[in-house]
Parts: sequence; structure tokens; C-alpha cells
Amino acid sequence: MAGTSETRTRPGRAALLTAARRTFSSKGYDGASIRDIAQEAGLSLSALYYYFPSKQDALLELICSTFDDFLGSAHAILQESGEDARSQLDALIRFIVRFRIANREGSRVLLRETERLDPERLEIARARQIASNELIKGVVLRGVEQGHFRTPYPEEAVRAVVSFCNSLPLWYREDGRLSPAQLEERYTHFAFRLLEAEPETSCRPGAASPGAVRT
Amino acid sequence: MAGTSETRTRPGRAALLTAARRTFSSKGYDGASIRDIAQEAGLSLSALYYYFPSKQDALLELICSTFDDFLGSAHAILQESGEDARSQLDALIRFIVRFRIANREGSRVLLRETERLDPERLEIARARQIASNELIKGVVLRGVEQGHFRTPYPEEAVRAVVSFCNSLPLWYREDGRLSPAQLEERYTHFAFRLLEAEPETSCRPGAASPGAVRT
Amino acid sequence: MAGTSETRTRPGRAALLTAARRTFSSKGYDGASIRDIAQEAGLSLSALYYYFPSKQDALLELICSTFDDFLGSAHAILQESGEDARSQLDALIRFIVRFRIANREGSRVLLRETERLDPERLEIARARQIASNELIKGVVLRGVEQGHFRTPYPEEAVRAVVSFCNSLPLWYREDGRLSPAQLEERYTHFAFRLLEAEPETSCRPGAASPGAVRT
Amino acid sequence: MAGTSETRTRPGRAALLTAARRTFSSKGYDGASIRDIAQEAGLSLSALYYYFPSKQDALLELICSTFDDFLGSAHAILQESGEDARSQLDALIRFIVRFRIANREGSRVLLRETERLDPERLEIARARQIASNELIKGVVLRGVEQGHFRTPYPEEAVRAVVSFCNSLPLWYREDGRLSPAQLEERYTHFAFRLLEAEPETSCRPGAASPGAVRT
DNA sequence: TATGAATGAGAGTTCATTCAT
DNA sequence: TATGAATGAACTCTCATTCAT
Repeated sequence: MAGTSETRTRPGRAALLTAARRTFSSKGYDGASIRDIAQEAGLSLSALYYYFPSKQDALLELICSTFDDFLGSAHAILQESGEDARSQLDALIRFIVRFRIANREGSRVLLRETERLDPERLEIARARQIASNELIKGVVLRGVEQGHFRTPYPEEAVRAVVSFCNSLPLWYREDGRLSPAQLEERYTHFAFRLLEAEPETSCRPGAASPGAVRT
Repeated sequence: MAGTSETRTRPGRAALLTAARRTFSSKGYDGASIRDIAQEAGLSLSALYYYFPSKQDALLELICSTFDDFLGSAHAILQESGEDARSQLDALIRFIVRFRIANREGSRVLLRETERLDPERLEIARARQIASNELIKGVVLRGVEQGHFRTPYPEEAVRAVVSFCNSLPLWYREDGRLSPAQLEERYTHFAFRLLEAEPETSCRPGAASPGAVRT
Repeated sequence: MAGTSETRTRPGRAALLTAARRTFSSKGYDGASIRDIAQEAGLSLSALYYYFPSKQDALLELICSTFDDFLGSAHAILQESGEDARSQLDALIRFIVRFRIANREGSRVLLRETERLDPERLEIARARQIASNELIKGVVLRGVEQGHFRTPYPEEAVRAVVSFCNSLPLWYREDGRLSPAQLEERYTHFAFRLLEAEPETSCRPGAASPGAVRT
Repeated sequence: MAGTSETRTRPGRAALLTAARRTFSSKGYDGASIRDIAQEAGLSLSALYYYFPSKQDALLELICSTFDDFLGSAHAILQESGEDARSQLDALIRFIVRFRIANREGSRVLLRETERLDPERLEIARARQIASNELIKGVVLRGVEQGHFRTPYPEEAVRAVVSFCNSLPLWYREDGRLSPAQLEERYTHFAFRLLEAEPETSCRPGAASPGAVRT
């Protein structure tokens, strides 16, 4: 949703964001120069300053828009997946896996370069980071309350689950051994095991939802 | 014991390595300037170039020595922990947790800045990275063969376990809620759950070994 | 006329080249810093890097453009000076003297700093150096074949003649005892003596052509 | 003479001078670093400062000792070669050719790097440079007075002769086409032609003096 | 007679950024 | 909607030099 009209009306801006995403992702924020980005976008050096006040602002925009895409879709998915924390977790993990794979570069930037924001901008991004974490934490804690997840360490378990999901953009390759759908399968499996979901109903009944990533 | 004699005989070099570790860890390789490092070490800018041919070489030394410390201790620990893959995994996870906590900054550099090495140096570090990954993979796969770990996805499970262990240096704080010993406990617990260790003997019988980190 | 449009359209670049010429000429390539050059040009340090990829490239440009000016004019002059090797040599020596005096700084750079070019760039400059040497060698050898120059050592004689012509930029001063026209006279005289031009017609009939240097 | 006892008693100093000569000759004074020289000499960086107060002083020593070798031998040769300016010139040119070939590197440094000396030291070297120039100028002017050299431009002719002799170290190679003895022959020939020595006795009667260079 | 350790100054180069057009 | 020209600050790295040993 985000950026649609913008993409149509301001192709330069979109090209720069895409270029910044790719460049920050591969070289890191500090290792990527404005020149690198402009060249990747096929624009001039000064073009970036027409669309963004500064390099920091480009990074902030990138991070926030990625967070917003993530949060928007995640909320929608949770609302569609019923009351049971197990089905919610199932849907959520599957979405995270899809998102981290489809938005690999954006996720890398978000996960590794957020701390390069200056304090003022960091605060803005941090709010979304927290919202994002609370989302999954909420689901798990509800599942624990409901008695569906029996792990004795819910807080740390959440962190562990999030950790292995977030490691996806660091190693995933399109030409790899496993398809996104297979990875969805495995990562939900791992999450349920780690949270010690109750055996009989632990595995979500339905099949994998290999649908396109919601963005 | 690595670096003992060096620390005594070449204090400048050791100070620089410590400063580089701290600075690379907090600012990233590209965000850390030689001046930052020298200042942190209390030496002049040029001192770094007396001991290291280049910034890249300082990074490589840092990464390799951290890998070597890790690998050296990990091998020793595996040899001391019997034949059973379960006790080996228990010892290994506990060691990794201790190591990632005790060598938080070195681990951050190793985990996040290795890819900043130029191709030639990257190859040198990559060899250790592979050795390190094979170590834990070996234990898990043996456990699967022995029938102790029943996960249907051993390869990906290893990655997941490694991922959540490696996330420790990203958030751990000395003034945090949990002690290293408690974290050892939780992370081994998670690992065994995720690998679906057989129930009756799954949890290692003995208590946590809160001993100092072996390095 | 080289550089006219460039001079008009890119005054910064022209100012930098002039400054580089003067600075390399007086301090040598290695003794001249980028800061020296920029200051001489009245521009900032970084301006040089807007117009030239590197200090080496500025040197290369300087050397090649001087060579090209020299070769362009020299060819034109040879074509205007008839078939007789004696009149050709006369015109050529007179031109060289004028050129070395008028382009004193460029010539100093070309003659003394070419060997500071890195191998790759050296090759580019060397091609022009060879062309330049072949030009005068051709005239002399033709004169020897025609029987006009009777030196028993034509090859070395060429080198000697070129040597004393090229020494001009090392000592010539505008406030010196001799005018460029007088120097033309003497150096052609020397060249004809050294090559042992046949007596009766040895001295070129016409008067010295004190015209401006062709460039 | 020079350096004999010194060479025996202070091998480090001699090694450094040789290394400095070679390095300054190939890279130029400003292009040669103290490290380059020390490495070439197989000594440590600081060794140079044990023997020489500074890089400038090493250059001065090199230039002066080369000048002194040259002047000492040249004076001796002039005294042995009779009263006739022609035989004196013959002997002198032959010596210069031999010296420039045998002391190729020292000559290159002397001829091209003297101007890198700071004002104070430049004065010291300049005195020898002038003495050196006066030497050959004296011979030529005497020859002109005696009526043996009939060039109408004695002053400039001297410069021309010196120029082509001094160009020797710039191109001479041991594996070249011509032997030192042959070059002696040609360069004296050129000098006599250029100075317009009287025909009948112009060529020095005796054979070439193939003796080793006097140093 | 030499060297290892260290440094301040300065090298070439790149940086993010500005501004007139 | 963009860009070419330019810059000050900072970068990595090398320099000549010093000094305790």
C-alpha cells in the first residue's frame, strides 16, 4: 500500500529508496556513501538532497517504512486468525518468515542499521521496534495464560523465536535448498517446540498458506 | 591464555586491540575511525600503524583471535564431555552462552563485522567461521543419528539454535534481569526443546555449571 | 588552441592545471602536495578531485597535453618547411627552442616528472615521448641519407642535440642575457655544427623567425 | 680517496649512503622515504639517524661527496694533460663521460635533486656546482683565446656540451649498444665539433685513454 | 652501534553537504 | 525535477623524527 501513489508520481524518490535499501543492506550505513546510492539509482549525487534532507533521513525513512509495512500487515493477519493464541502464532510466524524473505534487504537495514540513527531519529524508529516486539510477545503471553504454551521462560523464549526468525535475511538465498513455504513450515514448527505447545493440538491443522506476502 | 605474554611485552598492541574491539563493537567497522580507536587506547593515531599494517588487518586480527579463543575452548569442552551427544550439546550450549556474554564485544565484531573484510581477508576468517559452525552441527547430527534428537529438520534446527545463542551479545547487559548462569539454563533448555530431545533423559541431570568462562 | 573552449567553460579545471604545472615544475611531483596546488589555483583542496580522479591523473593530463601541443605544432612545422632536411631541421630546432622557452614549466614537468607516473600511465605518456623523439630522429637520418649531415654518429648526435635543447627550461630566465630569438640562432647553429652539416649551405639562408610559438 | 677509512670503519654508514644514492636516484628525493632507504640498506629505520642528523643531511652528504670526487679527479686530470686547451678538453670530456657512467646514480642525484636542498644546504652544494662548471668553462674560454675553438658563442656552447654530457646518466645502460670507451669517443667528437675546433688538429692525436675512472 | 616504540604533522583521498542554475 | 560545481571536515595512511634502551 505504502508508496503506491508516491512511486507513480515520484519515480526518482522511489529509485533512491530502492538504491539506498540495497546499498545500506550490502555495505552497511557507514560503509555506503551517498555516491554509491546515487550511482545505484542512476541519478546524480545531488538528487538525494532533493528528496531527502540528509543521509540520516534517508535511513530513517527506509527503516520506518519497512517497520510500517511489517506492522500494518501483522496487525491485519492477527485479526484474521481467530482468538486461539496457537493459530495466531502460527499465522504470525508464517508472516514473519515470508516478510523477512520478501523484504530481505529492508529487513537487514532495519535489523542492523537502526542503531546508526542519531538519538533523535533513533527514538522515532525505536517506537516501532517496540511495537513490533510487543506484537509477538502479546501473542505468546496470551498463549501461556491460556495454557497452550507451557515454556517455563516465556520472555526469553519470545526473544529466541524472534532471533531465529530475524536471522533469515542474513543467510537466505533465492537459489537455496528450501522454498519460502518450506521455511514457513520449519520455523513455525521450531517456534511451537520451543514454546512447548501442548502436544495433541500443537500443530496447526490447516496446510501452509503459501500466499504472497502481504505488504 | 592467549595474549598473555603479548600483553606483558607489548602493552601498546594489546591496548589497541582492546580499544578496537570496543570501538568496532559500538560503532561498527566503518563507523569507527582510527582516531576513535587510538583515543580509546590512549595512544596516538599513528601507533595503530606501528602494530598493524592497516585498519583491515586490525579487524582481521580481532576476528581471528576471537574465533581461535572460541574454537580452542570449544574443542576442549567437547573432549571433556563424554560420548553422549546430549551431554556434549549441553556443555557446548552452556559454553557458547558463557562465551558470548564474557566476550560480548568481540562476539559482536565477529558476528556483524566479518563481512566488512576485503575478499582476501574474508577468506581467512571464513575458514574459522565454517569450523565453528561445523562444531555444533557435528554434535547435533550425531545426536540425531544416536536417536537422542528427534527433530525432523536437523540442519535448520542447528541454524536456529546458533541464531538465538548469537543474539545474546546484541541485548545482554550486566545489569540485566538474568545472570549468566540463568541464561545458560534457559538456552540449553530451549536448544533441547527445539531439537526435540527424547523426554525422559532430555534434561541434563546435573546442575548448571556456573564456572568461569574457559578462554 | 588546445583548451580554449575548456578554459572558457571550465575555468576551475584550467586553473588547477595551470597551478599543477607551476607547482610540479618548481617542487617536483612528489614534493608538491595537493594542498599546494589547490592553494596556487585559489580553489579548495577537494576541487582537484572534482576534476581529476587522482594526483597521478592530473600529472598524466599535464604531460600528455604538453606532448600533444608539442607534437601537433611540430608536425605542422615540418610540413611547411619543404623537403630539404636542412630547412626542416632548422625549422624544427627553432620551434623546439621556442616551445621549451614558452612552455618552460610544462616542459620541466614533462622532462623530469614523467618517470613518476605509475606503470600503467607511464605507458600512455611513453608513446608520445617516443613519437616526439622519432620526429627529430627522422629528420636527421634523412639529412644523413641525403648527404647533408656528415656526422659519423647520427644516433648519438640526435640525442646530444635533443639534450641541449631540453636543458633550456632548466636554466632559462626571462630576465636573462639572451632573447628567445638569439637562443634560436645559437641552438640551430650548434645543431648544424654538431651534425656536421656541409659547409657552403650549412646555415639556413633566411633570417631567424622570431614569431610567436605555435601551439 | 673519499670514504676509504670511513668505509672500513663504519660499514653501516657506507651502506646507508649507497642505499640513499640508489633510492634517491630511482625515486627522487621526495619520493624516497627514510624507510625505503633503511630497507635497501638492510638496517633499521632509526639507523639513519645515528649516522645523519636528517634526511636533508644525507642528501647533502651524497651530493657533496659526489661533487668532491668529481672535482678532485677533474683537477688532477687537467694538470696531467698539458697546456693546450684542446688536449685538456679532450681529457676532461673523456673523464666526464667516464664519471657520469661509473657514478650514474650519484650523478643523477647530484643533477636532479640538488634543488631539493633547503636554502642553507643548497648554498653549500651550489659552491661545488659552480666550481664544477667553471672548470670546463675555463678550459673552453682558454681554447677560444688561444684560437683553437672558433665558436662564436662560447658561453652557450659550454652549456650545450655540459648538457649532453650530463644527459648520460639519464639513459645509459650497461647492456646498451655502446661501450663507455665508444661513448668517450663520440662525446669528445661532438664537443670538438660544437666548439668548432680548428680542422687540421681538431681531433686529439693520441688514442683513447681507456683507463679506469679516477675516483 | 644500533633498534623498537611512539608520535605530530601532513600526505592523498573521500565524505556528506550546499547552492546557483 | 534535477544537476554541476564546489567545499570543509574527516578519512586512512605515511612521513620524518625522537628517545629510551
